[in-house]
Amino acid sequence: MTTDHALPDAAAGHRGPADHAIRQQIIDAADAHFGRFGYGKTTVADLAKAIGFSKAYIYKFFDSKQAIGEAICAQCLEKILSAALLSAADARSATEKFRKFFSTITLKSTELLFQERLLYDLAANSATEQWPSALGYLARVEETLREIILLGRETGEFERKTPLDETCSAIMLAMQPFMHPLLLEFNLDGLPEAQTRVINLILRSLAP
Amino acid sequence: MTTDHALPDAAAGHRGPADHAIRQQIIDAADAHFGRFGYGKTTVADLAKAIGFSKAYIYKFFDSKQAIGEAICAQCLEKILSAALLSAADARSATEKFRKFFSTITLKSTELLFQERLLYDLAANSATEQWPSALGYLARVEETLREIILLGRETGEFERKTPLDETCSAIMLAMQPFMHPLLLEFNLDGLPEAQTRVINLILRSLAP
DNA sequence: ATAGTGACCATATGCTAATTCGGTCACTCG
DNA sequence: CGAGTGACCGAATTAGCATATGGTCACTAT
Repeated sequence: MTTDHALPDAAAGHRGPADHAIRQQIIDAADAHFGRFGYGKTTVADLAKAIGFSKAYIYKFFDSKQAIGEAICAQCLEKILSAALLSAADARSATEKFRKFFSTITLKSTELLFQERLLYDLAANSATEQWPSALGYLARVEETLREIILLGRETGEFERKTPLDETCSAIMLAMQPFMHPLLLEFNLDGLPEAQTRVINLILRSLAP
Repeated sequence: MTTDHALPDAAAGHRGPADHAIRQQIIDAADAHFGRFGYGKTTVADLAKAIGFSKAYIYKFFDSKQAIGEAICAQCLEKILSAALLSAADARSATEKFRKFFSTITLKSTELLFQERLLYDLAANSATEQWPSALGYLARVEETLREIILLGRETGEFERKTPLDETCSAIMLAMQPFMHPLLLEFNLDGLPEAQTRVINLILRSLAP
């Protein structure tokens, strides 16, 4: 039951048939290996052996090892994002959606940090190196944020004077300490109170 | 005994007479060498040679090479902070003080980044490794922020309901993208508009 | 007692050679 | 023609070692 709504350039770095024959096997093997041994310590020969084919065959499906890393990273980020979307979905007000959306992002990110440290490192690397997977993720977060704010403006919860783009980009920046993997790790102590405080500050700013 | 709360001591890592001509010579030499060759590429033997004494003598004044690095770092951060304090001083309203204080911090930080890249790297390292020099700097920034907010509350510019500590720590976090050296470098594009947007957001939040 | 140091040690750093690894291509096989 | 691969190449990584470096201490000279 994969949601195939608006996959934004998730296929960057892909080659050959987009359909899921061998490609999914590669991704599964990469997920397992990157999670157990780390991105740097697994070779594409390892992945090839895991799926029972030769190394060269991997490159019929992916441009590079980094492309595989991006796919895994995108998968992790997708899990975080979909959990956040789900959490925000069953909130009544825009305010509550806002709170749940961002606190779920942070919650799931810290879960990844503690439970899948090596995958977290991959995501952190993706963020600092501005890989497409991370950029796409941030773009989708901002898009969701925009929808929540628009909703809040319609329902009268939020003020309407400030240009929407300005509000969105400012919030994205202010929330960076809890979204950017490197900063999140840095700000672990004090969670979740610290995040609640920033969210409160932002919501006060959004008040009409 | 020392202070009961763990405020980082500016003289941490110092040895021997606190006020000594040789200490200042060491700091001057370190400032020059770290700025020209970088912290990693200058040896304490280099500093010793620069001031005309033996390497061992350096250790009569500093615990370690890192302690010297912290002193230089503290000096850089002090320059930034004092410029920001000066800029905020001749502002009439708390709102204006807030704007000038933080935009000067960012301005001076980026100046350091472009003009003294090697010293900036030292400061960045200090921040990520949470050296006392960086912690003390952040503590002083937050202290100044608290004073500005208190002023604004007295003059009626800012709201008074939210607990002061909560407001301060939330603002410190929200401004991290423009204060933390690693994030600042990451967010260089879009400055200064991006910062203005976040400052606007925060000021809207502070409105009564 | 104070100012200052050479000799010394353990660890970190730089360097070179050997190996591994990412990536490609001509090629086979069915 | 398409699925699949062994052999190959240059760049990157590792291993091992020589050297440099951070840091200490007993010591001298004043």
